Amino acid sequence: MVATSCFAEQLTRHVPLSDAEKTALTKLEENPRKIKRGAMIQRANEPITELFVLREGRVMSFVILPDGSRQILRVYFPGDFIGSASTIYSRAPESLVALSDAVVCPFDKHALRRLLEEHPRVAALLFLLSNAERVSMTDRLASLGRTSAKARVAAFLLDMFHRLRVTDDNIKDSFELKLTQEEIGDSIGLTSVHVNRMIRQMEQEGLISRSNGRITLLDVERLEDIGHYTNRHKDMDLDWLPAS
Amino acid sequence: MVATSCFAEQLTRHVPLSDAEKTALTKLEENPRKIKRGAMIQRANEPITELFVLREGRVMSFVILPDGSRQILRVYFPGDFIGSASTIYSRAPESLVALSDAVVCPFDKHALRRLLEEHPRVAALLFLLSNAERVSMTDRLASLGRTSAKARVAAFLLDMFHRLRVTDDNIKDSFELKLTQEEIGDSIGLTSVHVNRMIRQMEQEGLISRSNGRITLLDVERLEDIGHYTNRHKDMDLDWLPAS
DNA sequence: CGACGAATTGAGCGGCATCAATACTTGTGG
DNA sequence: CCACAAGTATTGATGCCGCTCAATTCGTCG
Repeated sequence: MVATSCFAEQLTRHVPLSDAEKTALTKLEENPRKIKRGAMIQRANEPITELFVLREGRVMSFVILPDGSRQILRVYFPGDFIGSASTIYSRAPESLVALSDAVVCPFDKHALRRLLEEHPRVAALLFLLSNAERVSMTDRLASLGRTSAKARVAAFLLDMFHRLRVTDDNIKDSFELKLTQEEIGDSIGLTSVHVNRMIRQMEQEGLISRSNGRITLLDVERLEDIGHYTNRHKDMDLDWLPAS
Repeated sequence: MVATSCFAEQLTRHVPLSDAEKTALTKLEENPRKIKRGAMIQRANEPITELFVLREGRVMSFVILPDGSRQILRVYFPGDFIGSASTIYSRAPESLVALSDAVVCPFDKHALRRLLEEHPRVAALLFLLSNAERVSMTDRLASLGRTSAKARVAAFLLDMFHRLRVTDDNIKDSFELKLTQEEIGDSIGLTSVHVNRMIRQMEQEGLISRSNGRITLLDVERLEDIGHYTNRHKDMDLDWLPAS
């Protein structure tokens, strides 16, 4: 097999794709670009016409508020479709920075247009995945709006854990977070100091353990309880989609 | 003109539609259903296969956490497309309740499938609008995660204001919120008590004024500053979409 | 007029922020 | 391979924003 499309691979986890569709998706990834850890891929408020497929590494999207504080909006993993905001806005609503060395595949939004025109079923699928991301956002909204610091940390860890598991079957109960405590805090609306206290507390309570950057979830059930977490990946149902 | 489609009308604000497309969209609204204020349209965790177009009134989506607290996820206005989560999940991730007497047009997700198959351009458009809603969610995420109570109230009022203005040209500087202070609080992660204090304070500072349920924004510019609000409606750009 | 939900106001408290100091880790150049 | 620098983690002390509890007042609808 030649250069598989990372993105097609992601999509086929949900719905089988035709060869033509796979080929079209692979075309989006014709221009891989290596990105150094910490490098900015897109800067908020600057004009944009590009979208990305993330092939390797991790990327985050965030905004900086006028007082200098940062809200991390989402952490992206390989196979994710990044920067879909540029489909509607002429200026980037959010910044994109690589959390680790990464490989992204940029493509012009006109390439997306062609894809949508020629492969309506892919268009429908993108619509659905966009909805899934929206639901994921609402979960975080409820977490930030209505739960305690400890609950947010628990929910955040579980979210990362389950999202990583979707593409990586090796993960059993531990994973590399690759985020500083400050970054965790900026994701869930806390200071790094308080994130530290919460993590430390959860460690003492035997909920998690750490070594190097690796986090092990020792009691997923109790964590889900503390974080009011619901795993949405389970009851996805895309069978009603147009057949290929 | 016969029964215009509320939804088609909303879409044409962004991109011109062909007659065939309009007709197809109108079909989604063939079964209007009247809903009483406070009535539940969809209950979280129950099986769903229906989506809705909101034709009249206001509807909110929300979740209830195990401790009984509520997070309101979004307030919907006429012309909005509701319940798109049911395109991916077999069980509703969120509840839907009418905030006022309302008219919704339910349709089966298989009707949506047919629409997506037969009108790929509409599929693309739905994808884009879903992205817009996602961006709107990220704005609220930053608001909840990183701003003060006062800032959240300001941002919330501005958001309602600008969204209402999209469809109602009569609105100049005042509007009917039709939400209790408790509901505002549940939207932005505050208690009704504190929402009251903030509103009251903003009133004293001459930022807003109230009479009955009507809110008047006296100093939009300063409100935008306080709320760190950015009006996204301005720089939408959908011109690159497939031509009809 | 009575009743119930919503708004308003006060008192007191607690969770998380802020500020600050110290340890640890990692990468870099000599 | 060591030494330093810079970033990250950890811990303590203190303070404030927004929550909780509670008591009126206001508004609206039957």
